[in-house]
This record gives sequence, C-alpha cells and structure tokens, in this order.
Amino acid sequence: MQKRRRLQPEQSKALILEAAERLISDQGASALTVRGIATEAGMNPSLVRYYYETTQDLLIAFFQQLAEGHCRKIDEALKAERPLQALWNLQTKAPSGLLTMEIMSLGHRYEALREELAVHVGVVRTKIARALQEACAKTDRNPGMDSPEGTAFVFLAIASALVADRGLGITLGNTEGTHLVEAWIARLEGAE
Amino acid sequence: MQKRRRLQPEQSKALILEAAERLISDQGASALTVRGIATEAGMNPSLVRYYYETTQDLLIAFFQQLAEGHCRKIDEALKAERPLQALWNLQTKAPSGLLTMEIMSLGHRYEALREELAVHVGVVRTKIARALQEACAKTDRNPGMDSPEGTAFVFLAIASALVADRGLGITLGNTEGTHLVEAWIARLEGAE
DNA sequence: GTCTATATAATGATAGAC
DNA sequence: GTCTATCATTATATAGAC
Repeated sequence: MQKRRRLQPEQSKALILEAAERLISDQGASALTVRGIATEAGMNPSLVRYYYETTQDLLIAFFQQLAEGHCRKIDEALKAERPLQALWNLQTKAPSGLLTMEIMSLGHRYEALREELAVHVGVVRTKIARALQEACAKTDRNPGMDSPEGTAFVFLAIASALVADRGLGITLGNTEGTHLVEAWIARLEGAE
Repeated sequence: MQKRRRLQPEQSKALILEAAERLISDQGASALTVRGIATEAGMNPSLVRYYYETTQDLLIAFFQQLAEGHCRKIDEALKAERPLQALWNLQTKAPSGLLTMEIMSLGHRYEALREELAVHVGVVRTKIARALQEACAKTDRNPGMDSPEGTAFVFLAIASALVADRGLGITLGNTEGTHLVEAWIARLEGAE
C-alpha cells in the first residue's frame, strides 16, 4: 500500500468518522468493521485502530460528533419563522435515511453507546417540547398543551418512522401521514 | 458433541427459528450467526445449515413465521370489543422489545428480507386502516376520516417508537405520549 | 438426520519497523 | 503518523462418515 502523506490527527480522525457514517448509512451497522472503514477512508486498517482502540470507542466518537451537529441544527431550526415546521423538515428531510435506526441497533449491542443515545434523545425531546410550548403560547391555540414532552415524543416518533420507511422502500400512508402532521403544525403555528 | 435424539424436520426447524428470535431480541442482529444459533438451540452448527442453506434463507423463514403469527394476532385483536385499543396493546405491549428494529436493520442488509418486510408492513397498515374506518363509522365520530392509511401509519409509528424506547431505556415523554394516543383511541371508539 | 473434519475467508487485535 | 506482519478468533461453507 502506498504511503499516505502525513496528516494532522484531526484530519485523519475526521476521515475515519466520515467513512463510518457512509458505511453505516449505506450498508448497515453490521458493515462497520475496522477494515471496511480503512478501505472507505483510504488508509491502513492499523491507522484506524491507532486513533480508536476499540470499535466501541470509534462508535462513541462518531455518535458524539453526530449528536453535536444534530443539536446545532436543531438550535438553528428553532430560530426560524416557523420553528416547528423547520424542526419537522430537519427530522424528516435528512438524507441519511436509515442512520438513526442503525444507531439504535448498535445501541442494542454496545452499552456505552446506548447511554449516549439515551442522553441525546432526552436533550432533543426537551428542546422540541419547549418549542411546542412556545408555539402554543404565541398563537394562543391549545394554550394549555397537556404534555409537551408527550407531544414531542409523538412528533419525533412519526418523523423517525417516515425516514425509516423511506430507507426501506415502504410508502403506504406516508404521504397522508405527512399531511396530517404538517396540517397540525400549521394550525399550531397559526400559518394555515 | 453428544448426539441429539433424532427429531422430525419440523421440530428441528422450529428450534432453530426460536433460537434465532431469542438471539436477535437479546443481543441484536449482529449476534445472529450459524454457530450462535446452533449453540442456542442445542444442536450442531452443521445441522442449522442443513435446514437453511444461507443466513438469508433462515432470516426469510424466520420473518415469514413471525409475520404470519403477527397477522393472526391482529385478526384476533380486530374481533375485540374495542379493536383499536386491542391493536394498540398488541403493538406496544409486545415482550420482544427491539425485535422490530433489528429486523428493519437486517432488512437494510438483506434485500430479500427488505421486500418481505415491506409486504408485511403493507398488509398490517391496511388492516389497521380498515379498523380505523370501521371505528369511525360505528361511533359516528370523525366520520369523514380523511386518510385511514395516514392515520394507520401514525398509529404504528408511535407504537414502534414506544417499544424501541423501552428496549433502549429511554422514557422521556413515553407515558404522556401513551396517554395521548389512548385518549384518542377512547374518543374514537366512544369509550371515554 | 446428525455429526466430524476441514477449507477458506474475514474479523478484532498486537508488536514492531520505518 | 503510517505501515507490514502476524495472531487468535470467528464466520460461512463443503465433503463425507455414521
């Protein structure tokens, strides 16, 4: 194998995590091997292990970066004119269709990842719950929203299912379900 | 290894599929190996391959059996006094928490399984959509339900998320989300 | 129908040269 | 920081004895 030109650690690490994301998205969690990542990133397998001792370490780093980016995008969406619709777009229009599902599956296998995942989901749901409350307060519709957390859970559940379906080629009811949610959002944000 | 007493093919096949279900539920899709199944089922690895040539063949057989059982349970639930609540119980009280998620992940990997999965999801959603229509017609509430398929999609999305959350130890908003859905069902079935 | 034995390939992991 | 070389383990898969 040809020697790569010497890179900064941060560059190599970034290449590794990008390769991991591509592999999981395209081929599923079970395709995530050290060798596969190395090939995908155009480097030697040993180099992957040099930066991440175990597969779980790599997964944790990968997920933390993903979660951080996700939180940033959520905070951006919250500043939009219609935050709920922006959040809905963020959660459903994501290009990496099955990534979330594969991460849950990996969380089933790796205890440490599962804990990270649980924390992140908690943060996201709390953010969305707050957005729901604020939308209700602003438009005076449904001002006594019974449970923002419960509604946030439902909101995210539908978005996840939509993305998973798209990844698996399932379509029955998706368009109509999307319309139901978007109509509900429009009503809540007084934009109908 | 001690020789097992000679079994009927159907018995051995059943043992294999049961072992597969336990493995996937407990340890995730990536734990599904011929050796793992054989150990779990108390038989020789070669015997597993005698009945199922490839892992994909085994998965297809496993899923078809699972899907068949699922359809049977749905049809039973449809005969209940409150079919929608019975369906909700069926979809959310399932003991095998992460099984559905793992199967979707496997579907990501195995093309043939993905197709089986898509067909089954279509059948289930259609059954539930019909139940929704009938419930509306019966109680004269929301008689012009705009989209039974869309509502069925939403119904199943929330149920799946609930089960996945339970498997991963995520709880934020689940209780409240459940109440939202159950109240909605009660209203639809005129049982409030 | 059940098992032993084995071939082949891929896995995670380690030691060490450069 | 990057690579070669190698190990033990585990995977799928076959051939054939009983």
